[in-house]
Amino acid sequence: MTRRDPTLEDVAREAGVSRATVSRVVNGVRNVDPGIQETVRRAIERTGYRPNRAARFLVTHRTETVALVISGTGDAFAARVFADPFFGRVVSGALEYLRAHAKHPVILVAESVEAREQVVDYLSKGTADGCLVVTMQAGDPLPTMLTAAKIPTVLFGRPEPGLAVSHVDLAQAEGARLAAERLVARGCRRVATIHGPRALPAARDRLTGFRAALAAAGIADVPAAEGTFTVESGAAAMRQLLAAHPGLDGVFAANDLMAQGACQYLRERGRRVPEDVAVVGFDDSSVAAACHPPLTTVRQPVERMAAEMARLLSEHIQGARTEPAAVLFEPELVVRESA
Amino acid sequence: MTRRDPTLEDVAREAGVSRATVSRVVNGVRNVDPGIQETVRRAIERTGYRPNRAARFLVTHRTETVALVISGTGDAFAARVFADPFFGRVVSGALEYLRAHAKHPVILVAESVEAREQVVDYLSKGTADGCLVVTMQAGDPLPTMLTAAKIPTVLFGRPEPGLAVSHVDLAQAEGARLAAERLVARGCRRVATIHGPRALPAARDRLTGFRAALAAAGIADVPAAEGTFTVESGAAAMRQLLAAHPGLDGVFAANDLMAQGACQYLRERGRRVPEDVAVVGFDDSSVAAACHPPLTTVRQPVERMAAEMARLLSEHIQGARTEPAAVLFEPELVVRESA
DNA sequence: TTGAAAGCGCTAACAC
DNA sequence: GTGTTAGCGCTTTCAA
Repeated sequence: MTRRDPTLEDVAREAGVSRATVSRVVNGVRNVDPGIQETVRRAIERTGYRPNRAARFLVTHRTETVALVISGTGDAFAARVFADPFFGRVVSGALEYLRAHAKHPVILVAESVEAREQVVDYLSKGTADGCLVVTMQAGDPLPTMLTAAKIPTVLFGRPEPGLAVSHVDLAQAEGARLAAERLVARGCRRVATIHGPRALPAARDRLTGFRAALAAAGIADVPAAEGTFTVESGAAAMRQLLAAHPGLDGVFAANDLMAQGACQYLRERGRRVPEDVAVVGFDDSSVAAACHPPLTTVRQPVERMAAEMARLLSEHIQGARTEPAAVLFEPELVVRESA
Repeated sequence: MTRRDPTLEDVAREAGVSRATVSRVVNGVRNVDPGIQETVRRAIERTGYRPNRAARFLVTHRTETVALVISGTGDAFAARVFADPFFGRVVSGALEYLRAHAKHPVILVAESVEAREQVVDYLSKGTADGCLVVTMQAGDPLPTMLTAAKIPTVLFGRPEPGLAVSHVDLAQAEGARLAAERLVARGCRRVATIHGPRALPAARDRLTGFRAALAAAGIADVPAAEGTFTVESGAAAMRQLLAAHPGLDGVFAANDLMAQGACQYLRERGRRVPEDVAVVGFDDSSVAAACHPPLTTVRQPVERMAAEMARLLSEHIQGARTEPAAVLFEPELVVRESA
């Protein structure tokens, strides 16, 4: 019943040539007579031959596959990832680049400690040539594990201090400055911020960058509340902030989802956005435009960043680059209605 | 510099036994002296050996990997997928089952026609033992391509007529009936619905099921508008509906995202939910509870359904099941505030 | 330009 | 209970 899949051998027999010749045609090596090339191509067609990836890997040590690893832990991590449009942009950007460069993209989710081990194990031997990783967890050990296993890796966001690995990042402080200046320009003077988990470098940078920019504008005291990058946590942080500082007239949230939560809560409490309280988000993810009111936000060119990760990884895989590289992107203020 | 990875041979030499013995230990085959077993285990430890997946596949034709394919097309498909919590639940459910059964889960995105080809190609030869597919596109050719390529496949949702492939599904009409009855019980008499793309079986079933249930309650005329399962499309459909039927007092949206959009639009137009217009969603995805007001919705046990898909697939892979199977799940009404 | 043959790392008969 | 050996399907010298 399960007729064996056709192999190179079968195609060779069918075409009346040797395995080696068929292999050359399949891999587009020159030095093959155009006539024979045609014959072989037809034989491939007729037999429905497809190269066996495993057999090929065994000799080339190449899979032409790149893994995109999404790492983090906590309750319903997978579910949370799929509720954050940010990841969609990362995936889009990486996918587009990889497809255009004939690499197979696969997405791996490392949602627990064991899952992380499994992912490393999986990647260690013949599954992908390298991986792109984006982690949502502070102090995530995955990048270290990956480099220890000598798996070519590129990170979204800078690594923990002490770990040398290629990555792309956004000029976070610069983005926070853009937000601060917008708020100040609008006339806000009683400004607060909803920041992400302090252990995350990006979150920390946005917080300190925001405060620094405000200090430069003469606003020294900036209340802050921590969220977890979800809509609910944004609303909760807004509640805290508003309770402690009812006179607030401006808020900077470290991502759009939290900004959305903040807007929701503000409106519930009868505050108009932006008339009473101006709100600036971060990312310019798909929710930003769909939000009520549409969010003024700091745009992060996520798709381009993801594509750059893939490009960097390709260089590492090809051996064209041996030293870790860091590529920094510039943020941009997108003005809509919330501030 | 790149010292060759240790192989079975290396471990064997280190342990002073044959390759076969090491292989037995690695694969947990009985008939190995406990003492030797220990020796080998230590040798593995010392050498840092990890089985080469490709080499193993070449002889066993097993990868212990299962692919979860998310298929669909259209603008920014990847981005849309990652904005719909529904997929997060599918992924969660599948991941949990697969991890528990020592299968490696990988996610593949088939976001375009070529991507679909690539995915089939990728799966055809030595990447995964089978795949779970969830498609958001009417008439998606992927399931047919997959079965034609003899790749063990299980679908989320019933296949196109004429295609025999294992799948899990929800009793859609039953779910729609639950929604209809809730609306009627609340006293709604001028009821409309926002349905999904008609070409999708699930969307069709919800629409006809809803109308049938309403007809049974004496409501024969049910205006309908089509959406695409996104928040924006839900708002747009609501606008149409409200323009044509200002007296509406109840709406059933075929998923929570569209229900959310509908609520947003209704509130913009000054309609209170549920006092003026009651709204029922579908899925009970994470947005349902976070919505304003929290959504009354028809719960689909997505995680359990995804786990069942994985179980079914395992049976197919093991050869324990040769005929396609269909497993039907029952929906459940979750009452919150919107209706 | 083409073919023969070695070998990638592993499992599974089969023999001992 | 353990070792020997024959491939799995492919690429890649090396000769011709």
